Amino acid sequence: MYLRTVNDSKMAGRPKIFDEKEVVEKAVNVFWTKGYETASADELLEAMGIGKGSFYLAFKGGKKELYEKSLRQYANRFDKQLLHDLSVSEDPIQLIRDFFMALADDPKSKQMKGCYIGNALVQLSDGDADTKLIAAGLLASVEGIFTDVIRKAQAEKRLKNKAKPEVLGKYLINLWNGVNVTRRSNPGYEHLREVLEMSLQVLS
Amino acid sequence: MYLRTVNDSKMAGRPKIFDEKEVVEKAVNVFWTKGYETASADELLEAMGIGKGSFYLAFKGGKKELYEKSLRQYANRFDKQLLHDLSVSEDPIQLIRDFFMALADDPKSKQMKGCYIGNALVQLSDGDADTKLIAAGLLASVEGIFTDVIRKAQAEKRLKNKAKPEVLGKYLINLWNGVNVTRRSNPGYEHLREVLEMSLQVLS
DNA sequence: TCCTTTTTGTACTAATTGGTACATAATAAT
DNA sequence: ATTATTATGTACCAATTAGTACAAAAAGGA
Repeated sequence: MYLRTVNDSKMAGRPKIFDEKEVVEKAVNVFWTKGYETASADELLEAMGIGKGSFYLAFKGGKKELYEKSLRQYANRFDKQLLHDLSVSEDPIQLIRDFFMALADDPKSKQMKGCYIGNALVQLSDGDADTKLIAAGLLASVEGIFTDVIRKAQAEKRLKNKAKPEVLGKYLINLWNGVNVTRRSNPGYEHLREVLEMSLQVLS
Repeated sequence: MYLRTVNDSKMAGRPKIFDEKEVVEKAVNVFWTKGYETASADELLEAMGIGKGSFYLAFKGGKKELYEKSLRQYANRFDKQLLHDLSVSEDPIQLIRDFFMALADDPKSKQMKGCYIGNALVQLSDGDADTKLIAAGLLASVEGIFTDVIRKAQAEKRLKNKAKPEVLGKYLINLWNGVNVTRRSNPGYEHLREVLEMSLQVLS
């Protein structure tokens, strides 16, 4: 026995007018710009293009379930993209350097929004400890990817720095978190690039 | 002509039963643990120990004015303390190092709360752009203190690193922002100390 | 066609939100 | 004592919140 989550053509009953992944993606946009608490259910439904009936049938957990699914969906897409880029890269360490340096080139609108997952950590109150834990796990996943790249590069002597890969991985996630807060206060600040270059000295 | 904001003994009328700075300080605690949106007016008044009548008379701008005042009051106290500690220190650079390393020793409860000012940057939605700007300014003030210390230490040859003081100042604020997010996801993580040591290598 | 199943849209609700109105209390000045 | 002034506590309110109830719609299968 398994749960049918989508409306395949052989299923009886009125057909769904929306694709779950697609509407979750639209919810990401609302949550990202407005924050979890500030994004109202009406606003989300409006953006998702569905009514309350459909929504509360598909997302029994309401707003919270939608948010958690949006976190996971966003992070999974992010991880997959990063892993793919790394897999086809000649120089994974350089790719990570470029990845961070690109933060300085983002448009102001993106600079103001921060990291979708990191925002959850800071915006959720103690009452949503479980959701916070999910976000923490998703960030840890990215950290793990960094750590693996570093461990491999050290083994291949492509990275001089001999610090523990776990520490370097956490250092990078910490840098990520920092930049995504710092950018908000002064988007496009000219010194950001130099700060990033200084911070990435450890990757050599 | 000037505005009288406090109830000095020569003023007519019923005397205030509270001190504004004190109740703002209590509001800081609520905002810090619950976040701006999630902290309800009732909850704040309860913690402040005053009724609605008194509150909306003293804080005409309501919850928002209270929050902005709490940000400024917190930051001013922080700045004063830091400047004082620096003024009596034999080795200001070492003081900054200790300041950051102390982040790893905070109790779990404090680790989870983040930076009071940084939280504002991440928690406020676009509708509160003005308040966000205030928070950005307060962080910039701390950054300025760091920058001055670094500039002076370089001039006195007590700091080998010859990078621009402005860049190092922003580097440190960025480190601060990062740690205050990272800690939330894994308070007391054993690698945090090593990450801090790695990050503070630039201060030598 | 008629029954079953699933989705949809709308009307509704109970609770909470930040904020206001206003009568009363407590003080200083006259 | 009376008046002017300021602060307080309480009752109230309009708007918004997330969420529910339910009848109608749209499909497949018999």
